[in-house]
Amino acid sequence: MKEALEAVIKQKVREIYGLEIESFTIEKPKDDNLGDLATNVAFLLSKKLRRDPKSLAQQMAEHLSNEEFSAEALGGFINFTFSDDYLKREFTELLRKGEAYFVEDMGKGESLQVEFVSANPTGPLHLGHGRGAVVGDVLANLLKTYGYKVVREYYINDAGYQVYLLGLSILYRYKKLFGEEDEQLKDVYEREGYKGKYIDELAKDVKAFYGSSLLKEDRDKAINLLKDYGVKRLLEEIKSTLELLNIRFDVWYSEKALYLEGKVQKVVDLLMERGYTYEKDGALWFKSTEFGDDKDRVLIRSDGTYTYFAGDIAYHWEKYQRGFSKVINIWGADHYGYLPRLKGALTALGIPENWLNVQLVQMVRLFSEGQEIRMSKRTGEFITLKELIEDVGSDAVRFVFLTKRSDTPLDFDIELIKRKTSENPVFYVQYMHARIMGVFREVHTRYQIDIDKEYLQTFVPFLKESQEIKLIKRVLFLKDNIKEAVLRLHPHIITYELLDLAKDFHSYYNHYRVILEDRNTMLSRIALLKGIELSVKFGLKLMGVGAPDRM
RNA sequence: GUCCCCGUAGCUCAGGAGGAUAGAGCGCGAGAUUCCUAAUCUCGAGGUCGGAGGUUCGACUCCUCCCGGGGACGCCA
Repeated sequence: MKEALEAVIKQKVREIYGLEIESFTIEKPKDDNLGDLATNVAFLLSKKLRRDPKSLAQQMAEHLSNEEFSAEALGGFINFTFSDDYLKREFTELLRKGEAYFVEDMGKGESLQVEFVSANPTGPLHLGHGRGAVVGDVLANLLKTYGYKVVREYYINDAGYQVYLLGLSILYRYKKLFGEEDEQLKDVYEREGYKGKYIDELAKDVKAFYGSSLLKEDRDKAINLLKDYGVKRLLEEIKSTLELLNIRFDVWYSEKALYLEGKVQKVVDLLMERGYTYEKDGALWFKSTEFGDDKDRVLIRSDGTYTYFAGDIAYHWEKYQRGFSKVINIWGADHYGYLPRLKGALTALGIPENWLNVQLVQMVRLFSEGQEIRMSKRTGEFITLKELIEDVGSDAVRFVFLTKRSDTPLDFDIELIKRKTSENPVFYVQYMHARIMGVFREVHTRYQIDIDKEYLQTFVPFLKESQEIKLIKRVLFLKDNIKEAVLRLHPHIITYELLDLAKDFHSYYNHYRVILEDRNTMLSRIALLKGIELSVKFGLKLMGVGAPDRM
């Protein structure tokens, strides 16, 4: 809706004032009564032309009205109101095209990667991972639907100290099962080891499989073996949890493989050749301060091993080689401080500044009956993502994770989300769909009318109540709003739109009956419901949330 | 200590490239069901947009300082 208007305004400015204007806004007026859209173009012109904005708005408004909308100047604003005929024509078009009405080829086949979750395979996923998973998945859905080629990728940190600690922790607990206290491992285990219940379970499985044979094994060998075993098992666990949310990845990329293929060494060499490294204290450093970081960062430790950072540079260099025109990383907000050094390294490698787009996802706090449930990684006491999904269901988890901007903290109240009332936003939206489907079923049993889009189109002109026109607008504007969600990478915009639509729908539903004696009115209302229904279904599909036929 | 983010109704938050009387949900108060799902709806009370300056025709939005909350500052990942 906005795009067409924008073009008309530009054209008129050109015709009347002989000026090119770019940066004016078109947005919803504060008050619905003022119109459907408004522009501030007159204010901007008044600066350029040194004329009073009011009279400019007045003058432009006279030239702007056409059969699709009327333009009216108020103060310096120009307000546009779409004609009912135009809205009904568009709505008919929506019924004709179905979901395709909302879709546009914004990406033109541009190739993108969304890398998300990428949690270390050293424990089960927790709530924060879940939020990143949902946000990443929906962004990928959105981009894919709007014409981008999208690869969903999970980077597996299966190399380095963290997974070494995993192997060590399993070994330590395994020995405990035989009543053996390994004094040499104890210290590290106490300080840095993983202590969740799942470690004990893994240790038990190891015992069942290997018996006591690992007790005599060389420590390093055993740790290595258990590390690989643990990583494999935990990745399975992670995959199955993501599966519960209906999230699947195209690529699972192994950090370890980067090392085995010599890619880390290669990229470090590259940085060295370009003069961005130096040696100090026996370690090799990257000059990240040259790129705005607070301090330089180690690539190769004094013991000769690579840092996580070195591997990550290699990974992103690899992504770049694969030809993605842009890469979107979904990160926990605690990684924020890591960004400057990575961006710095990519710049050093000659990768364009905006190639890497990082979306930060803030933490999730869990509540029950208004009481916060504290989570502690240290003691291993926390509610896992899997437990939460099993408790409240995938739809609820996904929806709630999308109710706020992802870069602000989110409170998740388990009890509230299980409640079947309007307090619960998931049900509020899903109930709209169920109600509409209920009407369709009823119409079918009473009159044997099939809800056929082609047939219904002809009844759109009979819609006349102001609430009906309002609903039509909501549905038509959904397209602009989803496009904005794509452009800004803000999936929560869709959530808010669906909630607003649900509010208007439930209100309408309570005031007007659909099934009536007057056939034309009835069929026009069914047409309206059909348009709403396919919009809701489309919105929920993008969110990965189900649209139930009955509740 | 340095850097970053946040501060909008009792609570949880939308909004923001400056624009017209600041929005929603929950909670609170009062009401609605002979009728397509009351898992709903209607009405009401509730705000110096953390504070003080500044820029501007115009500031919740931009700038500076202050106050309050959170986070990041490893040869961890």
